[in-house]
Amino acid sequence: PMSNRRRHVGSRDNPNPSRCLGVFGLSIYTTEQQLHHIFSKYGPVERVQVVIDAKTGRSRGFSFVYFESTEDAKAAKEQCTGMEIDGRRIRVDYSITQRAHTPTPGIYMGKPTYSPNSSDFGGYRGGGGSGGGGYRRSPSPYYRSRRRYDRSRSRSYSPRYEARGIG
DNA sequence: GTTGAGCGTT
Repeated sequence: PMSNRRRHVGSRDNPNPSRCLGVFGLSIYTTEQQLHHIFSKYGPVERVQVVIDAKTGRSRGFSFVYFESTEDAKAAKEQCTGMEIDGRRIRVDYSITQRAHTPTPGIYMGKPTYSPNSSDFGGYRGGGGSGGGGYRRSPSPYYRSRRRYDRSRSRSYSPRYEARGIG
């Protein structure tokens, strides 16, 4: 019979154990520093990456935490799922993707296609009416916000809560 | 300081 052969799949429902954890449901104000502080309680954290929306320069509300050891990642996953950070209940799972996606230009790069005997275009219209044989220059799609270090956010795990009564 | 669900930019 089929047996348990599909153990290596790694779908979103059944991610494989990994040193990389996906952390979801974050407040957009939760920083990599906070997450590092929290997750490194379970073992050495190699890197924390909050996924930033290219358009707004703000957090997309999820992040990836790279542990040095899968064991520690497992412990962190168990302990941190359901934890509340900055008022948001987070979910933690093994990442199904291991790395950031290859940057894409955000522009269709295939040949223009259209219906030859109709004015009804089948798809790509030629990128803004200039040229038409592809794109000339990518208009800096991964705009990063100009915001510099905001020290008021990097001082502690949950400044809003911990700062009460400090000052 | 929207939420909700959400697997990725250098």
